Amino acid sequence: MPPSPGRRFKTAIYEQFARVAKALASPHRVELVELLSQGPRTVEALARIADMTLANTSAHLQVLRGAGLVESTKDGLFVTYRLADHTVSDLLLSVRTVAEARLAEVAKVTRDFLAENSQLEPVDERVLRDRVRQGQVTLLDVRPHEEFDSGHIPGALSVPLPELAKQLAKLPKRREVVAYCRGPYCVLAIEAVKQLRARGFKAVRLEAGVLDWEALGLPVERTPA
Amino acid sequence: MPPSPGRRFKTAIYEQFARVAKALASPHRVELVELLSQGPRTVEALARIADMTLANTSAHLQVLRGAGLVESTKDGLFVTYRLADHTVSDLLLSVRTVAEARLAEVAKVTRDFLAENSQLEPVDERVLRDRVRQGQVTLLDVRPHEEFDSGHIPGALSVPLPELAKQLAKLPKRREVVAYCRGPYCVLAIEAVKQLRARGFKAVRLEAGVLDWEALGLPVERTPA
DNA sequence: CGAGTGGTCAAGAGATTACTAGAGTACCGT
DNA sequence: ACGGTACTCTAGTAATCTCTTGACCACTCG
Repeated sequence: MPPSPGRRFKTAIYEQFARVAKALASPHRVELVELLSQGPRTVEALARIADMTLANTSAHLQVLRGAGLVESTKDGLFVTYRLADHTVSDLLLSVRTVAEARLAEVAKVTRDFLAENSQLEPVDERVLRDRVRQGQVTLLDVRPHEEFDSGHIPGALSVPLPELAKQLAKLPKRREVVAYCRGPYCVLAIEAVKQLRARGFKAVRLEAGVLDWEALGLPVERTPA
Repeated sequence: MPPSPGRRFKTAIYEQFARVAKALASPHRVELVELLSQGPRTVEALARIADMTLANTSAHLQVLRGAGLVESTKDGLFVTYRLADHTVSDLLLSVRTVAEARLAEVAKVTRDFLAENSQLEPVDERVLRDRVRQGQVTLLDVRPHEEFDSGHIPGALSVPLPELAKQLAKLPKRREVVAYCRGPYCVLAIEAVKQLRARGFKAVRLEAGVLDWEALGLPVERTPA
Protein backbone atom coordinates (compact mmCIF):
# COMPACT_ATOMS: atom_id res chain seq x y z
CA MET A 1 0.00 0.00 0.00
CA PRO A 2 1.17 3.56 -0.65
CA PRO A 3 2.28 5.57 2.37
CA SER A 4 -0.03 8.35 3.56
CA PRO A 5 1.13 11.96 3.24
CA GLY A 6 1.48 12.11 7.02
CA ARG A 7 3.72 9.07 7.01
CA ARG A 8 5.86 10.43 4.22
CA PHE A 9 6.29 13.65 6.16
CA LYS A 10 7.34 11.79 9.29
CA THR A 11 9.80 9.63 7.40
CA ALA A 12 11.37 12.68 5.82
CA ILE A 13 11.71 14.46 9.16
CA TYR A 14 13.10 11.48 11.05
CA GLU A 15 15.58 10.96 8.28
CA GLN A 16 16.93 14.45 8.91
CA PHE A 17 17.19 13.87 12.65
CA ALA A 18 18.99 10.60 12.04
CA ARG A 19 21.36 12.39 9.73
CA VAL A 20 22.45 14.64 12.59
CA ALA A 21 22.87 11.72 14.97
CA LYS A 22 24.73 9.70 12.38
CA ALA A 23 27.27 12.48 12.14
CA LEU A 24 28.27 11.75 15.74
CA ALA A 25 28.08 7.99 15.34
CA SER A 26 31.83 7.55 14.92
CA PRO A 27 34.36 7.97 17.74
CA HIS A 28 36.63 9.96 15.49
CA ARG A 29 33.93 12.42 14.58
CA VAL A 30 33.02 12.86 18.23
CA GLU A 31 36.63 13.73 18.93
CA LEU A 32 36.73 16.17 16.04
CA VAL A 33 33.59 17.93 17.23
CA GLU A 34 34.96 18.06 20.76
CA LEU A 35 38.17 19.65 19.48
CA LEU A 36 36.26 22.11 17.32
CA SER A 37 34.10 23.06 20.26
CA GLN A 38 37.28 24.56 21.75
CA GLY A 39 37.72 26.76 18.71
CA PRO A 40 38.43 26.70 14.95
CA ARG A 41 41.20 24.44 13.64
CA THR A 42 42.87 23.49 10.41
CA VAL A 43 42.52 19.96 9.06
CA GLU A 44 46.18 19.30 9.65
CA ALA A 45 46.02 20.38 13.30
CA LEU A 46 42.97 18.21 13.91
CA ALA A 47 44.63 15.21 12.29
CA ARG A 48 47.72 15.66 14.43
CA ILE A 49 45.87 16.03 17.72
CA ALA A 50 43.43 13.22 17.01
CA ASP A 51 46.11 10.83 15.72
CA MET A 52 44.53 10.29 12.33
CA THR A 53 45.77 10.44 8.77
CA LEU A 54 45.10 13.64 6.90
CA ALA A 55 42.90 11.93 4.31
CA ASN A 56 40.78 10.24 6.92
CA THR A 57 40.38 13.44 8.91
CA SER A 58 39.35 15.28 5.80
CA ALA A 59 36.79 12.61 4.97
CA HIS A 60 35.26 12.70 8.45
CA LEU A 61 35.10 16.46 8.42
CA GLN A 62 33.16 16.30 5.21
CA VAL A 63 30.67 13.94 6.75
CA LEU A 64 30.24 16.47 9.55
CA ARG A 65 29.82 19.26 7.06
CA GLY A 66 27.26 17.20 5.17
CA ALA A 67 25.19 17.00 8.32
CA GLY A 68 25.56 20.74 8.87
CA LEU A 69 27.54 20.46 12.09
CA VAL A 70 30.66 22.24 10.89
CA GLU A 71 31.66 24.85 8.34
CA SER A 72 34.93 25.46 6.60
CA THR A 73 36.79 28.36 5.06
CA LYS A 74 39.82 28.21 2.84
CA ASP A 75 42.54 30.76 3.49
CA GLY A 76 45.63 30.27 1.41
CA LEU A 77 47.15 26.87 1.98
CA PHE A 78 44.96 26.03 4.94
CA VAL A 79 41.34 25.00 5.39
CA THR A 80 39.91 25.97 8.73
CA TYR A 81 36.93 24.16 10.16
CA ARG A 82 34.67 25.48 12.91
CA LEU A 83 31.43 24.43 14.56
CA ALA A 84 28.48 25.75 12.61
CA ASP A 85 26.38 26.70 15.57
CA HIS A 86 26.29 26.80 19.35
CA THR A 87 23.53 24.20 19.24
CA VAL A 88 26.15 21.71 18.12
CA SER A 89 28.13 21.95 21.33
CA ASP A 90 24.88 21.61 23.26
CA LEU A 91 24.28 18.42 21.34
CA LEU A 92 27.70 17.10 22.27
CA LEU A 93 27.03 17.89 25.91
CA SER A 94 23.72 16.08 25.64
CA VAL A 95 25.34 12.99 24.21
CA ARG A 96 27.94 13.10 26.96
CA THR A 97 25.28 13.44 29.62
CA VAL A 98 23.37 10.42 28.37
CA ALA A 99 26.53 8.37 28.10
CA GLU A 100 27.53 9.28 31.64
CA ALA A 101 24.08 8.57 33.00
CA ARG A 102 23.48 5.33 31.15
CA LEU A 103 26.68 3.58 30.20
CA ALA A 104 28.50 1.90 33.00
CA GLU A 105 31.55 1.70 30.75
CA VAL A 106 32.11 5.44 30.88
CA ALA A 107 32.32 5.44 34.64
CA LYS A 108 34.50 2.34 34.64
CA VAL A 109 36.96 3.56 32.05
CA THR A 110 37.27 6.90 33.77
CA ARG A 111 37.76 5.33 37.17
CA ASP A 112 40.44 2.99 35.86
CA PHE A 113 42.30 5.77 34.18
CA LEU A 114 42.14 8.20 37.08
CA ALA A 115 43.14 5.48 39.51
CA GLU A 116 46.49 5.30 37.75
CA ASN A 117 46.75 9.04 37.84
CA SER A 118 45.35 9.62 41.31
CA GLN A 119 43.82 13.05 41.52
CA LEU A 120 40.51 12.63 43.13
CA GLU A 121 39.84 15.93 44.84
CA PRO A 122 36.80 17.56 43.31
CA VAL A 123 36.74 21.27 42.68
CA ASP A 124 33.58 23.30 43.06
CA GLU A 125 33.28 25.77 40.22
CA ARG A 126 31.75 28.68 42.13
CA VAL A 127 34.15 28.34 45.04
CA LEU A 128 37.00 28.26 42.56
CA ARG A 129 35.79 31.44 40.89
CA ASP A 130 35.85 33.27 44.23
CA ARG A 131 39.24 31.95 45.20
CA VAL A 132 40.70 32.99 41.85
CA ARG A 133 39.25 36.46 42.34
CA GLN A 134 40.88 36.73 45.73
CA GLY A 135 44.23 35.53 44.43
CA GLN A 136 44.24 32.42 46.59
CA VAL A 137 44.92 30.05 43.72
CA THR A 138 46.76 30.08 40.41
CA LEU A 139 44.44 28.91 37.62
CA LEU A 140 46.17 27.37 34.62
CA ASP A 141 44.64 26.82 31.21
CA VAL A 142 46.88 24.12 29.74
CA ARG A 143 45.32 23.98 26.26
CA PRO A 144 47.11 25.48 23.24
CA HIS A 145 47.11 29.27 23.04
CA GLU A 146 44.55 29.37 20.21
CA GLU A 147 41.97 27.57 22.29
CA PHE A 148 42.66 29.88 25.20
CA ASP A 149 42.09 32.86 22.96
CA SER A 150 38.77 31.64 21.67
CA GLY A 151 37.43 31.36 25.22
CA HIS A 152 38.78 30.82 28.73
CA ILE A 153 37.89 31.11 32.38
CA PRO A 154 38.45 34.65 33.73
CA GLY A 155 41.69 34.95 35.65
CA ALA A 156 43.32 31.92 34.05
CA LEU A 157 46.88 31.94 32.73
CA SER A 158 47.53 30.38 29.34
CA VAL A 159 50.25 27.79 29.81
CA PRO A 160 50.04 25.06 27.18
CA LEU A 161 51.24 21.72 28.45
CA PRO A 162 54.44 21.68 26.35
CA GLU A 163 55.48 25.00 27.86
CA LEU A 164 54.65 24.06 31.41
CA ALA A 165 58.13 22.86 32.32
CA LYS A 166 59.68 26.17 31.27
CA GLN A 167 57.07 28.27 33.04
CA LEU A 168 57.21 26.41 36.33
CA ALA A 169 59.85 28.71 37.75
CA LYS A 170 57.58 31.72 37.36
CA LEU A 171 54.75 30.28 39.41
CA PRO A 172 54.44 31.15 43.09
CA LYS A 173 55.49 28.02 44.96
CA ARG A 174 53.22 28.52 47.93
CA ARG A 175 49.94 29.09 46.17
CA GLU A 176 47.73 26.19 45.22
CA VAL A 177 47.46 25.51 41.49
CA VAL A 178 44.31 24.45 39.65
CA ALA A 179 44.67 23.20 36.08
CA TYR A 180 41.96 22.69 33.49
CA CYS A 181 41.75 21.82 29.81
CA ARG A 182 38.98 20.76 27.42
CA GLY A 183 36.69 18.99 29.80
CA PRO A 184 36.28 15.94 31.98
CA TYR A 185 37.68 13.56 29.36
CA CYS A 186 40.64 15.59 28.27
CA VAL A 187 43.98 14.37 29.54
CA LEU A 188 46.05 17.54 29.31
CA ALA A 189 45.22 18.80 32.79
CA ILE A 190 45.80 15.35 34.26
CA GLU A 191 49.30 15.34 32.88
CA ALA A 192 49.84 18.93 34.03
CA VAL A 193 48.85 18.10 37.59
CA LYS A 194 51.18 15.13 37.56
CA GLN A 195 54.12 17.33 36.52
CA LEU A 196 53.22 20.04 39.02
CA ARG A 197 53.03 17.61 41.90
CA ALA A 198 56.35 16.09 40.92
CA ARG A 199 57.87 19.57 41.39
CA GLY A 200 56.35 20.00 44.80
CA PHE A 201 53.32 22.08 43.97
CA LYS A 202 49.95 21.54 45.57
CA ALA A 203 47.96 21.00 42.39
CA VAL A 204 44.48 19.76 41.55
CA ARG A 205 42.54 19.35 38.37
CA LEU A 206 39.30 21.08 37.46
CA GLU A 207 37.12 18.60 35.58
CA ALA A 208 35.09 21.18 33.76
CA GLY A 209 36.17 22.67 30.46
CA VAL A 210 35.20 26.08 29.18
CA LEU A 211 31.98 24.68 27.71
CA ASP A 212 30.95 23.08 30.97
CA TRP A 213 31.86 26.28 32.78
CA GLU A 214 29.62 28.22 30.45
CA ALA A 215 26.81 25.70 30.82
CA LEU A 216 26.87 26.42 34.56
CA GLY A 217 26.07 30.04 33.81
CA LEU A 218 29.53 31.29 34.66
CA PRO A 219 31.25 33.96 32.59
CA VAL A 220 33.84 33.27 29.93
CA GLU A 221 36.51 35.63 28.65
CA ARG A 222 37.46 35.90 24.99
CA THR A 223 40.57 37.43 23.51
CA PRO A 224 39.40 39.81 20.77
CA ALA A 225 40.67 38.95 17.31
CA MET B 1 53.95 2.86 17.59
CA PRO B 2 51.88 1.88 20.62
CA PRO B 3 49.19 4.33 21.71
CA SER B 4 49.82 6.30 24.90
CA PRO B 5 47.63 5.62 27.94
CA GLY B 6 46.02 9.02 27.43
CA ARG B 7 45.12 8.17 23.87
CA ARG B 8 43.69 4.81 24.82
CA PHE B 9 41.53 6.50 27.42
CA LYS B 10 40.25 9.02 24.90
CA THR B 11 39.48 6.35 22.35
CA ALA B 12 37.54 4.36 24.90
CA ILE B 13 35.50 7.37 25.98
CA TYR B 14 34.74 8.61 22.49
CA GLU B 15 33.66 5.11 21.58
CA GLN B 16 31.03 5.27 24.29
CA PHE B 17 29.79 8.66 23.14
CA ALA B 18 29.58 7.41 19.59
CA ARG B 19 27.63 4.41 20.80
CA VAL B 20 24.93 6.72 22.13
CA ALA B 21 24.83 8.75 18.94
CA LYS B 22 24.79 5.64 16.81
CA ALA B 23 21.65 4.54 18.57
CA LEU B 24 19.85 7.55 17.09
CA ALA B 25 21.50 7.20 13.70
CA SER B 26 18.53 5.46 12.11
CA PRO B 27 15.24 7.17 11.25
CA HIS B 28 13.28 4.27 12.66
CA ARG B 29 15.06 4.45 15.98
CA VAL B 30 14.49 8.18 16.18
CA GLU B 31 10.81 7.56 15.69
CA LEU B 32 10.77 4.86 18.35
CA VAL B 33 12.48 7.12 20.86
CA GLU B 34 10.08 9.93 20.05
CA LEU B 35 7.13 7.62 20.64
CA LEU B 36 8.63 6.32 23.86
CA SER B 37 9.20 9.87 25.05
CA GLN B 38 5.40 10.12 25.19
CA GLY B 39 5.22 7.15 27.53
CA PRO B 40 5.87 3.40 27.76
CA ARG B 41 4.70 1.17 24.93
CA THR B 42 4.64 -2.47 23.94
CA VAL B 43 6.64 -3.67 20.96
CA GLU B 44 3.50 -4.44 19.04
CA ALA B 45 2.06 -0.95 19.58
CA LEU B 46 5.30 0.67 18.48
CA ALA B 47 5.46 -1.48 15.37
CA ARG B 48 1.91 -0.58 14.45
CA ILE B 49 2.30 3.16 14.94
CA ALA B 50 5.68 3.31 13.23
CA ASP B 51 4.63 1.11 10.30
CA MET B 52 7.33 -1.50 10.81
CA THR B 53 7.35 -5.26 11.04
CA LEU B 54 7.36 -6.70 14.52
CA ALA B 55 10.72 -8.38 14.01
CA ASN B 56 12.35 -5.22 12.78
CA THR B 57 10.91 -3.15 15.61
CA SER B 58 12.17 -5.66 18.12
CA ALA B 59 15.63 -5.57 16.60
CA HIS B 60 15.80 -1.78 16.68
CA LEU B 61 14.59 -1.68 20.26
CA GLN B 62 17.39 -3.99 21.22
CA VAL B 63 19.89 -1.69 19.62
CA LEU B 64 18.46 1.13 21.71
CA ARG B 65 18.66 -1.00 24.81
CA GLY B 66 22.24 -1.88 24.00
CA ALA B 67 23.08 1.80 24.05
CA GLY B 68 21.25 2.25 27.33
CA LEU B 69 18.56 4.54 25.97
CA VAL B 70 15.58 2.32 26.76
CA GLU B 71 14.61 -0.36 29.23
CA SER B 72 12.11 -3.15 28.96
CA THR B 73 9.96 -5.21 31.28
CA LYS B 74 8.07 -8.36 30.46
CA ASP B 75 4.57 -8.67 31.87
CA GLY B 76 2.73 -11.71 30.67
CA LEU B 77 2.50 -11.81 26.95
CA PHE B 78 3.74 -8.28 26.43
CA VAL B 79 7.09 -6.60 26.59
CA THR B 80 6.89 -2.95 27.48
CA TYR B 81 9.68 -0.57 26.58
CA ARG B 82 10.27 2.83 28.15
CA LEU B 83 12.93 5.53 28.02
CA ALA B 84 15.66 4.77 30.49
CA ASP B 85 16.18 8.30 31.67
CA HIS B 86 15.00 11.86 31.25
CA THR B 87 18.39 12.70 29.76
CA VAL B 88 17.35 10.68 26.73
CA SER B 89 14.47 12.98 25.84
CA ASP B 90 16.80 15.92 26.33
CA LEU B 91 19.10 14.30 23.82
CA LEU B 92 16.29 13.93 21.33
CA LEU B 93 15.39 17.59 21.78
CA SER B 94 19.02 18.49 21.23
CA VAL B 95 19.17 16.53 18.00
CA ARG B 96 15.96 18.17 16.86
CA THR B 97 17.29 21.61 17.68
CA VAL B 98 20.45 21.07 15.67
CA ALA B 99 18.50 19.66 12.75
CA GLU B 100 16.14 22.63 12.77
CA ALA B 101 18.96 25.11 13.04
CA ARG B 102 21.26 23.55 10.48
CA LEU B 103 19.40 21.48 7.93
CA ALA B 104 17.49 23.42 5.35
CA GLU B 105 15.63 20.23 4.48
CA VAL B 106 13.77 20.21 7.77
CA ALA B 107 12.36 23.66 7.18
CA LYS B 108 11.56 22.85 3.58
CA VAL B 109 9.81 19.56 4.25
CA THR B 110 7.79 21.11 7.03
CA ARG B 111 6.83 24.09 4.94
CA ASP B 112 5.74 21.91 2.06
CA PHE B 113 3.66 19.72 4.28
CA LEU B 114 2.01 22.53 6.20
CA ALA B 115 1.30 24.43 3.02
CA GLU B 116 -1.02 21.60 1.97
CA ASN B 117 -2.57 21.66 5.40
CA SER B 118 -2.69 25.41 5.90
CA GLN B 119 -2.66 26.19 9.59
CA LEU B 120 -0.15 28.87 10.10
CA GLU B 121 -1.29 30.75 13.17
CA PRO B 122 1.27 30.39 15.91
CA VAL B 123 0.22 29.87 19.48
CA ASP B 124 2.13 31.36 22.38
CA GLU B 125 2.44 28.83 25.16
CA ARG B 126 2.12 31.15 28.13
CA VAL B 127 -0.81 33.02 26.65
CA LEU B 128 -2.47 29.70 25.97
CA ARG B 129 -2.00 28.59 29.55
CA ASP B 130 -3.79 31.69 30.82
CA ARG B 131 -6.62 31.42 28.33
CA VAL B 132 -7.17 27.77 29.24
CA ARG B 133 -7.29 28.74 32.91
CA GLN B 134 -9.91 31.36 32.18
CA GLY B 135 -12.01 28.97 30.11
CA GLN B 136 -11.61 30.96 26.93
CA VAL B 137 -10.42 28.01 24.85
CA THR B 138 -10.95 24.29 24.72
CA LEU B 139 -7.62 22.48 24.74
CA LEU B 140 -7.60 19.04 23.12
CA ASP B 141 -4.93 16.38 23.57
CA VAL B 142 -5.47 14.19 20.51
CA ARG B 143 -2.94 11.49 21.37
CA PRO B 144 -4.03 8.04 22.57
CA HIS B 145 -5.31 7.88 26.14
CA GLU B 146 -2.19 6.14 27.45
CA GLU B 147 0.01 8.97 26.35
CA PHE B 148 -2.36 11.49 27.88
CA ASP B 149 -2.20 9.60 31.17
CA SER B 150 1.57 9.56 31.29
CA GLY B 151 1.69 13.35 31.01
CA HIS B 152 -0.44 16.15 29.57
CA ILE B 153 -0.95 19.89 29.66
CA PRO B 154 -3.15 20.98 32.59
CA GLY B 155 -6.72 21.65 31.54
CA ALA B 156 -6.53 19.55 28.39
CA LEU B 157 -9.24 17.06 27.41
CA SER B 158 -8.14 13.65 26.20
CA VAL B 159 -9.75 13.11 22.81
CA PRO B 160 -7.72 10.71 20.67
CA LEU B 161 -8.01 11.44 16.99
CA PRO B 162 -10.11 8.35 16.17
CA GLU B 163 -12.70 9.43 18.74
CA LEU B 164 -12.79 13.05 17.67
CA ALA B 165 -15.72 12.66 15.26
CA LYS B 166 -17.90 11.16 17.98
CA GLN B 167 -16.94 13.77 20.56
CA LEU B 168 -17.47 16.77 18.36
CA ALA B 169 -21.08 17.22 19.45
CA LYS B 170 -20.01 17.63 23.07
CA LEU B 171 -17.69 20.53 22.38
CA PRO B 172 -18.92 24.10 22.83
CA LYS B 173 -19.33 25.46 19.32
CA ARG B 174 -18.49 29.05 20.13
CA ARG B 175 -15.27 28.57 22.00
CA GLU B 176 -11.97 28.41 20.13
CA VAL B 177 -10.29 25.01 20.06
CA VAL B 178 -6.56 24.38 20.35
CA ALA B 179 -5.26 20.91 19.55
CA TYR B 180 -1.86 19.42 20.30
CA CYS B 181 -0.17 16.05 20.03
CA ARG B 182 3.42 14.79 20.30
CA GLY B 183 5.27 17.80 19.08
CA PRO B 184 6.01 19.94 16.06
CA TYR B 185 6.50 16.98 13.73
CA CYS B 186 3.52 14.92 14.80
CA VAL B 187 0.62 14.94 12.39
CA LEU B 188 -2.25 14.04 14.70
CA ALA B 189 -3.11 17.60 15.67
CA ILE B 190 -2.86 18.75 12.07
CA GLU B 191 -5.49 16.22 11.09
CA ALA B 192 -7.61 17.14 14.11
CA VAL B 193 -7.60 20.82 13.20
CA LYS B 194 -8.58 19.95 9.66
CA GLN B 195 -11.59 17.98 10.88
CA LEU B 196 -12.59 20.65 13.37
CA ARG B 197 -12.49 23.40 10.79
CA ALA B 198 -14.54 21.30 8.40
CA ARG B 199 -17.23 21.25 11.10
CA GLY B 200 -17.20 24.97 11.55
CA PHE B 201 -14.99 25.27 14.61
CA LYS B 202 -12.38 27.94 14.99
CA ALA B 203 -9.42 25.66 15.56
CA VAL B 204 -5.65 26.08 15.68
CA ARG B 205 -2.77 23.79 16.35
CA LEU B 206 -0.25 24.08 19.17
CA GLU B 207 3.13 23.06 17.79
CA ALA B 208 4.62 22.10 21.11
CA GLY B 209 4.21 18.64 22.59
CA VAL B 210 4.26 17.81 26.27
CA LEU B 211 8.04 17.56 26.22
CA ASP B 212 8.44 20.96 24.64
CA TRP B 213 5.91 22.34 27.10
CA GLU B 214 7.93 20.96 29.96
CA ALA B 215 11.17 22.28 28.48
CA LEU B 216 9.64 25.78 28.63
CA GLY B 217 9.33 25.37 32.37
CA LEU B 218 5.55 24.97 32.29
CA PRO B 219 3.77 22.44 34.49
CA VAL B 220 2.61 19.02 33.33
CA GLU B 221 -0.15 16.91 34.81
CA ARG B 222 0.11 13.15 35.25
CA THR B 223 -2.68 10.69 35.86
CA PRO B 224 -1.61 8.58 38.84
CA ALA B 225 -1.27 4.86 38.06
C1' DC C 1 59.82 27.30 -12.55
C1' DG C 2 60.05 23.38 -9.38
C1' DA C 3 59.76 21.55 -4.69
C1' DG C 4 57.08 21.09 -0.69
C1' DT C 5 52.85 21.24 2.04
C1' DG C 6 47.78 21.18 2.91
C1' DG C 7 43.82 19.20 1.36
C1' DT C 8 40.67 16.47 -1.54
C1' DC C 9 39.37 12.60 -4.55
C1' DA C 10 38.92 7.68 -6.19
C1' DA C 11 39.23 2.86 -5.67
C1' DG C 12 39.14 -1.22 -3.07
C1' DA C 13 39.26 -4.45 1.07
C1' DG C 14 36.98 -5.61 5.31
C1' DA C 15 33.57 -4.81 8.76
C1' DT C 16 29.08 -3.40 10.14
C1' DT C 17 24.17 -2.56 9.41
C1' DA C 18 19.28 -3.02 7.83
C1' DC C 19 15.73 -5.70 6.49
C1' DT C 20 13.09 -9.99 5.40
C1' DA C 21 11.42 -14.48 6.00
C1' DG C 22 10.84 -18.32 8.61
C1' DA C 23 11.55 -20.93 12.78
C1' DG C 24 11.35 -21.02 17.65
C1' DT C 25 9.93 -19.59 22.54
C1' DA C 26 6.91 -17.90 26.13
C1' DC C 27 2.61 -17.10 27.74
C1' DC C 28 -2.54 -16.58 27.56
C1' DG C 29 -7.43 -18.12 27.12
C1' DT C 30 -10.39 -21.87 26.47
C1' DA D 1 -3.83 -29.87 25.80
C1' DC D 2 -4.57 -26.55 21.83
C1' DG D 3 -4.49 -22.55 19.12
C1' DG D 4 -3.22 -17.94 18.99
C1' DT D 5 -0.56 -13.89 20.05
C1' DA D 6 3.74 -11.33 21.33
C1' DC D 7 8.20 -11.45 20.85
C1' DT D 8 12.91 -13.06 19.75
C1' DC D 9 16.41 -15.44 17.05
C1' DT D 10 18.77 -17.07 12.99
C1' DA D 11 20.14 -17.09 8.46
C1' DG D 12 21.17 -14.63 4.38
C1' DT D 13 21.40 -10.75 1.15
C1' DA D 14 22.04 -6.03 -0.13
C1' DA D 15 23.62 -1.77 1.18
C1' DT D 16 26.55 1.25 3.81
C1' DC D 17 30.71 2.68 6.43
C1' DT D 18 35.59 2.98 7.57
C1' DC D 19 40.17 3.28 6.56
C1' DT D 20 44.25 2.95 3.56
C1' DT D 21 46.82 3.87 -0.47
C1' DG D 22 48.20 6.57 -4.17
C1' DA D 23 47.06 10.04 -7.31
C1' DC D 24 45.78 14.66 -7.93
C1' DC D 25 44.91 19.71 -7.21
C1' DA D 26 45.90 24.34 -5.05
C1' DC D 27 48.73 27.30 -3.17
C1' DT D 28 53.37 29.18 -1.33
C1' DC D 29 58.05 30.05 -1.41
C1' DG D 30 62.80 29.69 -2.82
